[in-house]
Amino acid sequence: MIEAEIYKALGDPIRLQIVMRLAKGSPTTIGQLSKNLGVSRQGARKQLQVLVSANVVHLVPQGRETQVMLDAATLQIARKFIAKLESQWDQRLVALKDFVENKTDR
Amino acid sequence: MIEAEIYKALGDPIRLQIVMRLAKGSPTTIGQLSKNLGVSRQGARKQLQVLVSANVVHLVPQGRETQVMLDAATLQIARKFIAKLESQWDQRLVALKDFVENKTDR
DNA sequence: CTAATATGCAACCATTTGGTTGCATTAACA
DNA sequence: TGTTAATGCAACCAAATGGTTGCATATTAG
Repeated sequence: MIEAEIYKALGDPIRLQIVMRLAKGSPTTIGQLSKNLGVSRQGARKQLQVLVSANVVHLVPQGRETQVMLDAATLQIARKFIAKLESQWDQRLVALKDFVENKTDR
Repeated sequence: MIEAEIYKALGDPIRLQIVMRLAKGSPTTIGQLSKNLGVSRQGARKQLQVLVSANVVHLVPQGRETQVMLDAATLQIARKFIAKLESQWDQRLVALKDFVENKTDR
């Protein structure tokens, strides 16, 4: 289950904040991203590393600084997995509903 | 960010396994769900509690046993949030592409 | 060249997490 | 009624996590 690691990476306020900032646009370097998160630069960097390890983002070093990029493919995996869960569950509820209705019909 | 707690709850192999089983149908009581997860009944129960706290599932006691139900609304929140991130990021890439193209045109 | 900037890396610490065992309780069945 | 089955709850433990500080390194700007 690769998905578990993705959700785990997203499952922290600071990390989710980082991902939201990236999606929105604003800053793209590690240093810029690390600001105003309520933790030190090194603290933020550790959180960023969790996102890197889960392939939610990847790093592109450019000279002195490094750009941080969202990985759209990983987000897609995460979203589609939940969508699948939802559709399976929906079908279950439909089946249950049918069962109850048929039962009361007799 | 309510979403962070949801992702955190989904971000563990055992908990994700539980959610998958629920979506698929099979067992719906705590006892049944706790089987074949590789941990003790109490261990599984603790994981289940994490899902309950994040509103991913909820519990419906029925006499001696307790039914476990997925919360479709919570799954929807999780999925839509990722979808939003994706669309924002897509727009960013489009903007970046335009910028580069315009630049090279001159 | 020198100074400032952006980053990496390691050691360390408190808290949270994931798991266990043991025991209590409540409901169903014979 | 007495036993079994389903569950709850608490104490305990090792490992992972989230954060810090301190220092090293490499690139850019004056």
